Amino acid sequence: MDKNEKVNELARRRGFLWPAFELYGGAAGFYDYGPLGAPLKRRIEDIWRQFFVISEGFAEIEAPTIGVEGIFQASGHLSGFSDPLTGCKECKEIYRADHLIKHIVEVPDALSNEEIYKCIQENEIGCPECGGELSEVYEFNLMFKTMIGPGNKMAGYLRPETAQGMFINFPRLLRHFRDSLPFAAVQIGKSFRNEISPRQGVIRLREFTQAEAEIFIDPRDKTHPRFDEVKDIKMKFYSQAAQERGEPEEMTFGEAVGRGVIAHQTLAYYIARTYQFLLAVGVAPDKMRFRQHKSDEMAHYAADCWDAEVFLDRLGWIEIVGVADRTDYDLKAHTAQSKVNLSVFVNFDEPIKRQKLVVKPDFKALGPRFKGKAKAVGEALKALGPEELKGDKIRVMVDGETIEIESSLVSCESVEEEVRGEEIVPHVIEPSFGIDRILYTVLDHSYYEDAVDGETRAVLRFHPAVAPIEVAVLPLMDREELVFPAKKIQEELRGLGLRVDYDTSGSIGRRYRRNDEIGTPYEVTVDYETLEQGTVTIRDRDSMLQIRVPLGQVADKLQALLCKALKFEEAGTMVGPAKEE
RNA sequence: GCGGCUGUAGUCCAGCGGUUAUGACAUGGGCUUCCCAAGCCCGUAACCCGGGUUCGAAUCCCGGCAGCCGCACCA
Repeated sequence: MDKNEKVNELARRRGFLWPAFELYGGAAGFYDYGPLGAPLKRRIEDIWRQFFVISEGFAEIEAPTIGVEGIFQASGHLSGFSDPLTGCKECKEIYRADHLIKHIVEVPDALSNEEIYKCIQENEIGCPECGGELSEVYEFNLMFKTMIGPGNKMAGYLRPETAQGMFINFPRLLRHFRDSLPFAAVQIGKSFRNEISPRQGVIRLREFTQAEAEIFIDPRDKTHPRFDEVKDIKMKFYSQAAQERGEPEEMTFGEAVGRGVIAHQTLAYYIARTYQFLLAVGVAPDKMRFRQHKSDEMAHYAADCWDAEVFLDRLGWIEIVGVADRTDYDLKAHTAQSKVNLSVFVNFDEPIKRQKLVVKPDFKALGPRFKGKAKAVGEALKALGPEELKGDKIRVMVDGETIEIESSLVSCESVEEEVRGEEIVPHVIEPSFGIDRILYTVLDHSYYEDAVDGETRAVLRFHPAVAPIEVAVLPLMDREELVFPAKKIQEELRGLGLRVDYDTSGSIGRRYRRNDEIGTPYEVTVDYETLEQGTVTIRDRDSMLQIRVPLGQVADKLQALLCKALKFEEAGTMVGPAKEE
């Protein structure tokens, strides 16, 4: 069994990840988070909130998971996400139908599936592999489609990313942030993609959780006020150039921006924050790198894009986070689709005075002469520059027709106006996290095996901040005199909000192993000395060392240990290794 | 979607046409002043689903579903 299998098996057996719908035969690409997986996920999300909501002052929102058609027309998911496919009836090979007629039709995208199929038949196009007959053209859309309300009037789609929820709320978010840049909104939630063949467990799901931030900034200033805080952090950068050499390059974020490896400070800052977040949840630093998208894999609108990649045994380097400068692409796309202006009015430092030519067509004369066209003629006149307005006759083009107008019918004057600012479409910096992949990475990178007395011990070395169980309270034996004080400790710890497990089954050693396997950082054991001396032992998962602590101090010491305010060896009196007793 | 391999308790596996379906680990109960998966006793627990062949199917055949590996896909 390789490590990947061991981790998957442990995750299933211990209640982290379960294949969904097992009772009914299952469905690929869906997973349940079990009793330990759900809290692990929740705690990872909470740390993300700490980084990207609380620390940055971003706004968390929650938009519907179903979206209406317009959103995905604007985002490009409706056309870009949906491919016409055809298959060879002989060899069963699948092809993009539109690609097969590229040399015949200039814009195959404009054709319906029926038209593409007709074109294939008329031109007697066969299978490129074996020459066999091709099947009818069918649509495969990666978005799940549904109907909103009765009848088939309104189509709905399960969102393929959470990002659009932030973009389409731009006007209200802007108002919430009192009409000024920069600001940002985030969402943690489910997204859906009807993958053709999802595999590799939780790495490619049909329903998955994303945490995305959309940071709206002024495109003219991409520096970041907190960049100093991260500029000295070192990181492995796998830039476009480094990829050509085949070797990532280690440098500080300051250097990376200075040398133009990363496009600008703001992007670099959020890459650095991403790095800190991944470390905080337990991704191993030596199995992590940031890889820049190559120019051909970058979306055409993106100015720069970096993926956080982690190394997983058997799967290799896997993308878990993308940090992109999406420029003004999304807001402009939604403006075009919705006809709503999505820009910010930004004041100049100083109001600017400038001369402006005001053209006033004489509509009293133009109206009767041009009737219905009068408005269009007037608009055309207003758009003219000073040069074109000179002379006795003024020429304008309206609907492809040249029209001559006497200059007496147009008055124009130069006015001084004061301009206080300008309309700006913000650029968007987007860190986008795949929570399920991160959770799997945390499992994989936390998994260790030691040998104890020739036996293999499996341990999940979770950071205390993500551990689904923080403390296990264990009476040495299942006897009333030990059970009673143990239950009191459990109650006290739960009262403080700690995630506590209580277990009396089997031998003490077995319970330690069980807790090692689910990553419980500390165990409190009540033994006969507790009754005589009023102390209990606390065991450290990673070192398997134990200390004795007076009953009254257990809660305080545990809390300090869990937030790493106290070193284990200094938290109590060391107990000799159990073997020597 | 295509091709190859696979599917038996929670886990790993035996059984390869007729068995009360083997075993280990895990798990529940009991005994044992038991600190790193100790021991003893007793229990719970499975043939992926649906068809077919056969007197009889976990076993053979077909289809579905799921997993793994390749191919394709991965906005």
